[in-house]
Amino acid sequence: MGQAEYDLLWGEPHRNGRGRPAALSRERIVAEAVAIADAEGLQKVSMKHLAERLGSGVMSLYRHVPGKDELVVLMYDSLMAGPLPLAEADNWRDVLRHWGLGVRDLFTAHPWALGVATGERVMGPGEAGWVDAVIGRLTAVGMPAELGLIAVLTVDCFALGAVRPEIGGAGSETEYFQFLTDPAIRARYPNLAPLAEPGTAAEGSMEDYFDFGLERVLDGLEHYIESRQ
Amino acid sequence: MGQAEYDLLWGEPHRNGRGRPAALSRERIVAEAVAIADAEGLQKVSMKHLAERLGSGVMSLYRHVPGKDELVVLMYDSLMAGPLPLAEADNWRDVLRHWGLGVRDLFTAHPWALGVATGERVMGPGEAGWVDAVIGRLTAVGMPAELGLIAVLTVDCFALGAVRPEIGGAGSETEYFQFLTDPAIRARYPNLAPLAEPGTAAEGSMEDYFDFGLERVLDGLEHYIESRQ
DNA sequence: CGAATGATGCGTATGCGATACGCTAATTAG
DNA sequence: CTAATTAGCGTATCGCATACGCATCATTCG
Repeated sequence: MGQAEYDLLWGEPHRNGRGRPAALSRERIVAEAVAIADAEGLQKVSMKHLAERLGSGVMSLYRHVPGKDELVVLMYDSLMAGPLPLAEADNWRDVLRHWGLGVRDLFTAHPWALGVATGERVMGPGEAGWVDAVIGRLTAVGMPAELGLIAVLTVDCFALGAVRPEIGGAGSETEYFQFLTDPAIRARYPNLAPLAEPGTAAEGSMEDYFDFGLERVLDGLEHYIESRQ
Repeated sequence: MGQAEYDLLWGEPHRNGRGRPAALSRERIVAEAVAIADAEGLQKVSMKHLAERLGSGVMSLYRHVPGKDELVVLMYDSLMAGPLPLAEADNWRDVLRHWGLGVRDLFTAHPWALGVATGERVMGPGEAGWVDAVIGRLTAVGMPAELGLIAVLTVDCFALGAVRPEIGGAGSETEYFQFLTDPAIRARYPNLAPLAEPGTAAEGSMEDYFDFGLERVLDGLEHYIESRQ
């Protein structure tokens, strides 16, 4: 599986001129699958449904994609091949903040991708290009080169973990703390209870805790860089 | 689905004495499912396989669990009902560090749970108890009460996002950067290339970047708390 | 004590999703 | 024209979740 996935993402396509021309293409298949996942959820991306959308037979898809699992990997990497959230700023802090918010926006627009990102996978060309580009920008505006990767990863990890409640549907903030609406249950969690009382709201209310956490991460990186000198 | 999941996690079981006594129990089913997932992966947790392990018929399981999806939710919450990674320390920084490392260890021991954590879900009693307990400890050792939740969430989010490469198998660090072994491809990513050259290793090497990132997050929180006063 | 009650155990049937196999169709090289 | 080569896809199979209904078995009531 590991090697197969690797070849899939990084291997070269081959054609020698001869043979029936392809009506389908890997790109069209992946793009349509992403469209379905965005609109109806990853669960609704079945080979059958996908083939219907593309106006082809189910088994035709297998001429362009090894299987369902691999398709999902390709879908994920195709997202990363899109536009980069690279700020024009002249300092690394703004670049990283813009990056972190860009990651949040990407996963908010494509909620299904979060499960892929946190699953087992190898890095594909799209994602590699993404990460490489930020690191380049960061070093260009003064971040020490040895710190680029680790800084990006730290921000990425936070963003990845923190984006879930930003996504609508079950799992979003409101439903997540649904149990606090029951007074009897609320009493069992004295430290969580204040969340249900509007006046006593916790600092940096849930609404913008992504931004709060991101600033803390940036603070931490800044503190580290300063202390190194 | 939202309401059903909620009732499942927070609703009271009911029995009125009459009727055939149950040979199976929700607890046994969930525990066995967790054992399978730990040993063979979540993918191998099928109702059939699970029933065989329990020595019962497949459909018997449905008397105790509404369905497969709900079973997974219960499996996840059962993890959180286990022992808490609460440090005995007398300062919030040590408590939060211990907490973050505990989260990492939990997901390393139960890799399948990461996908559940980042998926859509509502908070169950186990997880609520977890979070409530840390917040209590944090305020006990001096962290301002309004900051407890947001601090825990920030650390949690980082830990959740950063734990993936700590888990073995595909997706772990080595295979993740597999493409860098090809010189031709490496040339396309100048900023990532140093990763493949042993001598020029990036600072805070990949091995311990979880710890590195965690310290940065703690730094950031500390800086914030100091600046508030 | 025997039958009604209410809950459980579970075999069978259904339907869906992924995909192996093999045949047919469409091009081009020689 | 013929062989080589590659794409499209119908059919069959297999695994999985689960709806339905019946048999089973303590408890409780008449």
